[in-house]
Formats: sequence, C-alpha cells, structure tokens
Amino acid sequence: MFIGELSRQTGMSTRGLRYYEQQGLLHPLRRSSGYREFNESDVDRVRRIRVLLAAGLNTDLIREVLPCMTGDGAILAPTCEEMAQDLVRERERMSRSIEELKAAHAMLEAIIRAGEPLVARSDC
Amino acid sequence: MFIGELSRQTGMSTRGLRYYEQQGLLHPLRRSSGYREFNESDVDRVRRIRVLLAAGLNTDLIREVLPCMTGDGAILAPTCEEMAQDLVRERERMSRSIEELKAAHAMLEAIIRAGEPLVARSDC
DNA sequence: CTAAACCTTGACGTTAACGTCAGAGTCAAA
DNA sequence: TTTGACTCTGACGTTAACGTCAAGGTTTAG
Repeated sequence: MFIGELSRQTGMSTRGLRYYEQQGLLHPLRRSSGYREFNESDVDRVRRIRVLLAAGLNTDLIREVLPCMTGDGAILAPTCEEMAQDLVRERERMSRSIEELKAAHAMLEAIIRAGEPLVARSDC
Repeated sequence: MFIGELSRQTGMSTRGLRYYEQQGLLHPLRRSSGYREFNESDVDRVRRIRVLLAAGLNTDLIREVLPCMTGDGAILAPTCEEMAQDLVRERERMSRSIEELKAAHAMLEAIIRAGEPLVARSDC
C-alpha cells in the first residue's frame, strides 16, 4: 500500500510516517517512481511506535527495541547489554511517570469532586 | 527567602522559578532592590506545580487550579464551570496516558524478561 | 489522454519549558 | 569598605515530533 493508505489505517499523518522512515523506524520498499510501498504488518508497527512514543521513549530507543517485537506478537530478548540497560532505565522512568500521573490525577479528582455537588451554581 | 534558597529547597532552577512567576504561577513580593521574596508555602506550591507539569498540564491550566489548592492541603471547588469542564477533560486525558504508559511498560517488561535469563551472553 | 487525486523532496515553522549568557546592580559578612 | 556570592532583566538557544507549505512528478479511473 502507499503512504496515504497506511495513514488512513493508522491515523498517523503522512508527514509523520515519512518522519518515522527518516528516523529508521519504518523501511518501506520503493517503486521505480520513488513511491513508498508499505505492507500490512506496518500497520501494527506504526501502532507500536505510537504507543512507545506516547510513553516518552525517543525514536533512537524505539529504533532499537522494534526488532525485538516481531509482527506476530512474539517478544525477543534485547540484542545487546547496553540496550538492556537502557530498557531498564526507561522502565523505571515509566514507573515514576505513572506514579506522578496518578498523583496529579488524584489532585484533579479531589477538586472535581469538591465541585460536583455544586453543579448548579449562581456565580461564574 | 530569595530565589536561590527556594531553588535549593525545591530542586527547581532559578530560571524555572522566574518562568513560573512570569506564567503567573508564583507571586513573590519584591524588595525595593527588585529582589524576589518568597515564603515557606512557596516550597509546596512549586512541588505541586511540578507534579502537574509532569502530568502534562500546561501552565495556563495550572494557573487556574492552583487557587483551588490551599497551602494547608485543603481542596476547594473549581471557580467556574468552564474550568470544571477543563479539569474533567484533563482527568480523562490523564487516565488515557496512564493506560498508554502501562501498555508501553508491559512491552518493555516483556523484552527485559526475555533477556534476563541470558545475562551472561557471548554475543553483542 | 486527461484530470483528479495521489506522491515526491526540501525547507522552514511550531510548541513548551526551560538553558545559557551578558551586563549590571545588591547583599552581607569580615 | 571590600569582595564574593547573589540577584536582576533581557534575549537568544534548545529539543522532539511533527505541521505546513511549494514545486513538481505519478497513478489510474473513465
């Protein structure tokens, strides 16, 4: 499929997909015309990329971990010790992020609850 | 206290603290010399700001919610309906973020686990 | 064959939360 | 009073993941 079709199936802009290729996260074939040709497995691949990006990983690390995640859902071991250490660091950073998010979530929750009994207010 | 002391007690750079003031998150008094004068409660205030920033709230919204959180830990209701709606939206965004983070965390966890039995590897 | 819809590269723009630097004034202890 | 540490404003720099053009080729249905 061409880039527009992949964009439709993933919800990612074509600009974003080209950026992913530039960062080494996607490796489409090329037609003689220069058109990129993606395959079905790239849909899942893009989804995985977005999950990891949303979690705060940068493209450098994503490029390293993607080969550990085959298209059929299998998981492979890290390909080198340095990468394994990076992964552990990122996992810890994520754990901290989750705790911070929960703390902030609790703050908002408390304020929202304090306001809910007063949905019908006269001020404001 | 002056800005350097607040910086030490919070771990936030002086540049960051000035930025917070510029964004309306802090309101230090000023000496005739122009020096900012903070008080003890600003330490907690800065901590709350950082928690909310780390959770992805922007300074505009933080400026609105801070008045709902008094120094002694009490929680007040939102000051207007529009803000209450913003808070609900942000809470939902946070819930999604937490789920995304958990998903990414599980991905890394699986890869790390796949590698751990092989700590002593010959390749790489 | 043609025209609409697609694709290409390249390059500059955007955003938020600061980092960094310069030049100049202020504080406080000795 | 000196001096070293501190503070002020202002302004430009940084970063990542894209957005948004522009100018030009490609595809394909009819």
